[in-house]
Amino acid sequence: MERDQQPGGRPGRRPTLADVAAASGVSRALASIVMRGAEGAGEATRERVLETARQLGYRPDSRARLLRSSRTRLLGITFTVSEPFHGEIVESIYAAAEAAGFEVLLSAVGAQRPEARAVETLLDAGVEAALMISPSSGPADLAALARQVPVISLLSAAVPGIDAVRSDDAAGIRAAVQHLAALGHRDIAHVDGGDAVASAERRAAYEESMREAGIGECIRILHGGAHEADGIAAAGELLAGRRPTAVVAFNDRCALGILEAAWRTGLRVPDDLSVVGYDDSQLARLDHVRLTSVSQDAAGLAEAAVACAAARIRSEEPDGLVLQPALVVRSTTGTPPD
Amino acid sequence: MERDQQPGGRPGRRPTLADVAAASGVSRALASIVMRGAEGAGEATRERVLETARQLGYRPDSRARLLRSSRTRLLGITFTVSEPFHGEIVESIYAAAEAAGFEVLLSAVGAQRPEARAVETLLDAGVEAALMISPSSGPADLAALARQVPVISLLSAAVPGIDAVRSDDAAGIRAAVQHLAALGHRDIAHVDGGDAVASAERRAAYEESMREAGIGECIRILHGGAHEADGIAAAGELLAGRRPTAVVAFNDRCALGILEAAWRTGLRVPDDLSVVGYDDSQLARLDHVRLTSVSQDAAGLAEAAVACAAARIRSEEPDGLVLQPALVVRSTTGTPPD
DNA sequence: GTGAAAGCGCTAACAT
DNA sequence: ATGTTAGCGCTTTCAC
Repeated sequence: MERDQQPGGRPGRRPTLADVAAASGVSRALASIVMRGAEGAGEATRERVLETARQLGYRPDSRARLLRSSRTRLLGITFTVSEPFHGEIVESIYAAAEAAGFEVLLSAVGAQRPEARAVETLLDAGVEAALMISPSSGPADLAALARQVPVISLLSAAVPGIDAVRSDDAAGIRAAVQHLAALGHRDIAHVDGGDAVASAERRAAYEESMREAGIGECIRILHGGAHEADGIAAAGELLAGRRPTAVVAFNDRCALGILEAAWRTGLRVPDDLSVVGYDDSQLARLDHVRLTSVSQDAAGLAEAAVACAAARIRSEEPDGLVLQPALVVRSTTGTPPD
Repeated sequence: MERDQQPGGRPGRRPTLADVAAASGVSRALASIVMRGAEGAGEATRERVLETARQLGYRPDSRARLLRSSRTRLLGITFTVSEPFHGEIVESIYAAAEAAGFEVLLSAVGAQRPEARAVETLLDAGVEAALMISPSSGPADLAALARQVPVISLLSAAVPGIDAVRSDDAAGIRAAVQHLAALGHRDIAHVDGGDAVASAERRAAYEESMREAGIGECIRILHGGAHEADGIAAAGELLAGRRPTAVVAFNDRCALGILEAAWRTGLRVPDDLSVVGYDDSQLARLDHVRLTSVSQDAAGLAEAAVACAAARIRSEEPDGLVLQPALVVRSTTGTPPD
């Protein structure tokens, strides 16, 4: 299979569109039409060109394509490389973008690499929109950015002028409480997120859904936080004295802390205590954890974000920016003791 | 700060090098020289051009630059988005690449997106080398790829014709055993990785370092695996009957399974049992785990990989492809009981 | 249906 | 030290 040197081709170089055109006896323009599947080429020609392209091992040069075409069909993503959930969304964005006819350009944010830099890279590469997962830039910076290109933020609260795709936190908490109530729980406590951003909203949703379930008098909120240690600390107070039969935690890491504390205390989960997390992270799915958790639906968020970007690029108004989370029931919830 | 319309500039468009050149009264070529810091421009001119560029908000268009220059100074990375350790390496690669004067292009591999596709994207974008983190492609595919561009694999065993940057597994295991032996442990068991790739090498290293430490008669190997469940299963056997005082696990997830089992059994770690993991993953660093683990030194691997790529691009032979891992001592190891 | 010509924004020889 | 001249590989009118 020696084909490093096609007839007329220059040695050692990647074949170009011109090579394909020459080899199949058409003009570059026509070859271009065929390669990108545009209309304006006869069936016979199309087949012939495609066949030579294949034989030559031709692949379009994305740099040249991007440079020339006004529509780059390129979607830029900023994400934090150390956030597992960002990874899930990124993966789903690839699928959604492909379906919508877009290419994806990734730009990681990290300790070494501020978000501003990550975004600049995307802009310089000619993306038509920037999807920013949990953007850390301030509203002013985002607004400035949004003047250059449509910006869609994921997982963050709305900022004026920026489309925000996120999931309905209140609905997620409600689903958790309703699930527990349906199992027969009445003593359902909430370990909140402390100072974390979404904490207040989730706390309010907990109170409201407890009342909706007719067990408003059982409301019990403990100060928690976003990490395992917070869950462990809260569990100390929670498991001493009158113990609830179920806990809704601020997030999975907090829930994991509660689980750890419960296990060490000798409590059986879910027989003695049911625990629900939030995020449906990798942690929740670990074989030995199998935590019931509220899933933010990475695929749904990704699709909505891509659809939103596509709409903005077409200068249309997007919609469907708020996704409904779903409760994923695993092994940490069951009927209450007795 | 209205500067959407600079004099002579076209409305709503990003300023180009031509705009900068015109506005500062020099030729495009000279402006180009200044912008990329090449030599051949007077100090005064340089300042003036730079100043107008700043005023205009000019940023070079990377597509055009990439297209034109033979040296794209672009490094392509394939990584798996769901692997936390890959993320760490990616972050370090950014830093290393910048120091070496390279840009980084990320291409994610996932369930939706096979590695072959991820690599093609990189090639089409004109990368000068491909760094593949834990490549999943077969030797034949890798070899074919390596004929087009230098390929450096990270974290994987060497393949003929491909440079492999990895860490010295045997040394890592040895460090773990020596650490435990130094603490006074003699009964050090090993829960291996089952069928996992690196399992055999680590198992052999365990045996050898046990003998080196003069406790060859205490060698005890249990069948494990790469996941929590494997650790839990192995722990069942391990903790019944004559219990070792310490365990070296195949990796962090396996170690976590052992920890869980120990906690549930009521054992105190490290008072009753010391546990060492491998990978120094996020899991190991969780507040409530604080697992002593062998760190693969993401930064070192990243630097070595970038240096290797740079060498290959210059048609030189790389070296320093095998990194020494380091033991990170946390809270799961201590002196043996009694 | 097909081809000729004109660039996209930039860099790199080659003049001056 | 500065400017001129060609393109990189591709897409996109616009003729035929």
